[in-house]
Amino acid sequence: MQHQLLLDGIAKYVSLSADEQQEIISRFHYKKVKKKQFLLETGDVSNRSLFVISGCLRSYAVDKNGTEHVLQFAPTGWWITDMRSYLTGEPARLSIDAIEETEVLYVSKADFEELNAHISKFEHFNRVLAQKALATYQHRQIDNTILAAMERYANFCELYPSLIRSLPQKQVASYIGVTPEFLSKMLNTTLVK
Amino acid sequence: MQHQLLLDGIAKYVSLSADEQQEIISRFHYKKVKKKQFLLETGDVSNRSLFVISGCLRSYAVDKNGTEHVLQFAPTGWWITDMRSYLTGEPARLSIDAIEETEVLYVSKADFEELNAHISKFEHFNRVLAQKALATYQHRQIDNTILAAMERYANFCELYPSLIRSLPQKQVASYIGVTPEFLSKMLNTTLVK
DNA sequence: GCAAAAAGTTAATGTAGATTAAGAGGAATT
DNA sequence: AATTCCTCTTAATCTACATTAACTTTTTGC
Repeated sequence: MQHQLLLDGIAKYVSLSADEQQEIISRFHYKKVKKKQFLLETGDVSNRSLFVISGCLRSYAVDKNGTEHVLQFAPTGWWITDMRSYLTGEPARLSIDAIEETEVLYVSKADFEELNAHISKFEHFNRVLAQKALATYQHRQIDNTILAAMERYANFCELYPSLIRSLPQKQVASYIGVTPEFLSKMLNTTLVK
Repeated sequence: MQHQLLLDGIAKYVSLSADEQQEIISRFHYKKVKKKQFLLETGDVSNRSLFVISGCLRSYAVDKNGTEHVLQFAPTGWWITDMRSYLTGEPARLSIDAIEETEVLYVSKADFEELNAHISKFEHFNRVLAQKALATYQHRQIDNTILAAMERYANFCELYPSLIRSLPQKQVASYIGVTPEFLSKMLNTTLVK
């Protein structure tokens, strides 16, 4: 079932009745996108929150030179959105596209708010999820100011062992905040062959 | 009243009954700390979430050279904690201390969870607050990889006009991620006198 | 199965910001 | 009122990483 992974994810934090599960499922919509296809483009309003059921998405911003900088990867079981745009209705600064063929479930903001209002366990889940994500960003911020590029790379490998294998190196470079040239040099200079 | 500012902050998002207000207040404790006094030290478990009612706190981490890196300032009306340690019970990576004499309200994690379980409006408030904070960290992450130091400084001035006046310049330098020497040079070279 | 595009490599050169050091003005503690 | 500490400044030197460019290898689309 398309919605099973979503329900499983929620079930790790709260136990929903069959009715509640049904109500939640009814608000989520399925979409399949091909590699490189966009789910959000800079300047548009992010009116969806996305949950990945297969494949992998990324969010990124573009600097004044046109270089892309990856904020987040979202493999199976992850959530992704431009949170500011989603909350405020401002145009998004991030773009979200597919790294490979990907299946997602999405909720509109209106439906998401209604679910939170109707099902307190769902709101509890989202509160905890947002706090966990917040903790992650707090520590990533610290890591980025304190650690050198090689240590950030090591962190990435530890945190996303599956992605290291499947992702082009230049995407990893973009996430950890260095150029692909520098990452290549770093890996081929540092490691013993 | 000591708790008024807290209730006002919550009231911007949800309207609580007098009973609910009372229940919330009963779980928050008052504490006054002097300049440089700690509210959390690296290695301890962050078992409190802090709300500032006067003065200003900061959270920071220390690198291998002993240099402090500020993650967040919390002036009047702001929340601050080491979210990961608070959620998981792991030892904190952040320290929190007072930049000036400061009054805070704090809740233990157990009380915070009980309040969320009893008062659904409180949990709604916290869900929204966590999502807003998340949006802020997402964009700060992007800013830090895309913008040069001068632009990050300009952002800071816009975002915290009150702090710019009251904070020692080296604290601002630490927040935007440069050395005090470099910030000084940058400001005195760039500006027309 | 082939052409074209994308990804990875190597190396020379460039630069934003760090480090070190030393001095000057301010503010806090006695 | 003096002492101590903290903050800010200036300047020389240093370094992690960026940029540019040219080349090779791998992947993708038709």
